[in-house]
Amino acid sequence: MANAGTAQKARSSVDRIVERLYDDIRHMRLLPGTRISETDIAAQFGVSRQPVRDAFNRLANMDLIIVRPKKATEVKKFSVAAIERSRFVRASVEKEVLRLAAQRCTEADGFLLDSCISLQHKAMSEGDNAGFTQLDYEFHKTLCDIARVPYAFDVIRGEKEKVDRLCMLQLSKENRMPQLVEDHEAIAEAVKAGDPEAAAAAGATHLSRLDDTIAAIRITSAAYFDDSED
Amino acid sequence: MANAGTAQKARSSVDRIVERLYDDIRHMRLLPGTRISETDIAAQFGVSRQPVRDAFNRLANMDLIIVRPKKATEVKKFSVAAIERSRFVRASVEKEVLRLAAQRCTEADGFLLDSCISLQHKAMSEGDNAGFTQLDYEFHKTLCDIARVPYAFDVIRGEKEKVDRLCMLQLSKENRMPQLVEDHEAIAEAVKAGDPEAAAAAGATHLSRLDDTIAAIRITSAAYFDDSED
DNA sequence: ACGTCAATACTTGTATACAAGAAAGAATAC
DNA sequence: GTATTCTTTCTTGTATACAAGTATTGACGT
Repeated sequence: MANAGTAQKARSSVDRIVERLYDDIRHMRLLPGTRISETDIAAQFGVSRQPVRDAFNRLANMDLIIVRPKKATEVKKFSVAAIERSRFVRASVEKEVLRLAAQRCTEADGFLLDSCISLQHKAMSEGDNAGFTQLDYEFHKTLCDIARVPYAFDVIRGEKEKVDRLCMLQLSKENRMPQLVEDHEAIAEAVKAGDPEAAAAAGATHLSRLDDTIAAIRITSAAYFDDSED
Repeated sequence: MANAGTAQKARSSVDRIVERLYDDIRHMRLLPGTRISETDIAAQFGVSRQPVRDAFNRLANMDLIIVRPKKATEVKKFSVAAIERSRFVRASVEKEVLRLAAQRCTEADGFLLDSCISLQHKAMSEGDNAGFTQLDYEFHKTLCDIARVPYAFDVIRGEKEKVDRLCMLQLSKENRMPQLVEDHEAIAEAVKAGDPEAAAAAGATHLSRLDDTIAAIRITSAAYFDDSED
């Protein structure tokens, strides 16, 4: 979990399997509720059950699959409680980051934010979806840096990834880009102005967009949500 | 060995091993840097290497041990970065909880807080260390309930446990109890008064105590800290 | 046609055996 | 005595075999 993004040199079979399954689950190629078998995956990768078993363990600890004794392992459904928790953590951290950023933003930091946003404008006008996603990450990372809490970005990214899989169900992302850029501009202005509460409020507004999206998906894709608690 | 009198739940070997090792690590019976071998643990539990291997995997995902290919697995040292991150998350979440609690605290909630604190006074005067720890958890859980974000407590408890192992190095905890109760009282007052910022500030003060403790331990027990980054 | 029951297939949990590499210790050369 | 090199041992990674339980499916009786 800690090294989800870093490129490992010596990748074992387990690493490869985890990477592949993680990607499949994240991109909803493996839908929630899908049953996956150790034997099947082992055959697909041409290895024994053992590495697959280890991989399953890792994924289970990431709460991406659920493996019960003597029952078929399956891709975990979305837990409303888990999503709420994750959203709350991200909102709390991000708001704290924005408060700190507003307090500590230097002139140079302000220019940094401006350049981030102009890049976003560029990506938006070009319809560069993937590029925009990357820039979105970088914007939030920049804010963490400005707040002098770079480690906070790890948390934000982690929580973001936890619910990212949901957003794969969303059809059009492009029509939301202008809204997001507007939000970013509001955040940047508040931070540059040194107004912590305004920055936190702008951040809250920004995050609430995702809440709406999730609420909508929850209705359209109810089958992928877990009715019981965890 | 199979069932020592009490009705055992369906705990697998892996569960038992994880539970035991987790407890040993948390209570610093297994010190950071200690090398542990799959074979050894397997022999101790009278099982094969396989369940131990699974247990190691789970613990590695919890960032409690580090297992590298062909190198001895060892109990992970304290990572300054990880501690900072964890502290930041807990502080962010707890402050957000307190803000919400202050906004949403009813009269009945206020009485709840009062009863929590009087129980803490009782445990303190009796020198009931374990009881106080439990009450401390319950106090923070109550605040989450008052804030109408009960799931936030999961996060707080999780982050708390991540650094709890550090506090095992601390000799006397009793002399800190009066300070903690004072903090709790300040928090409760601000929440009952419906003052979000005062509540958040009181919470920040409360958490800063732990930061001081950690800073002290970092010096006295430098050997247990990891110098490199992760 | 439908309900009940049993056998079968498929699931994960565990044990054992072998492979590959790293670290530590012993032996040797200087 | 010291440094270096080689061997030995210990480590985890992987493959295979067996065990135990569940779910499905088929057959059979009503």
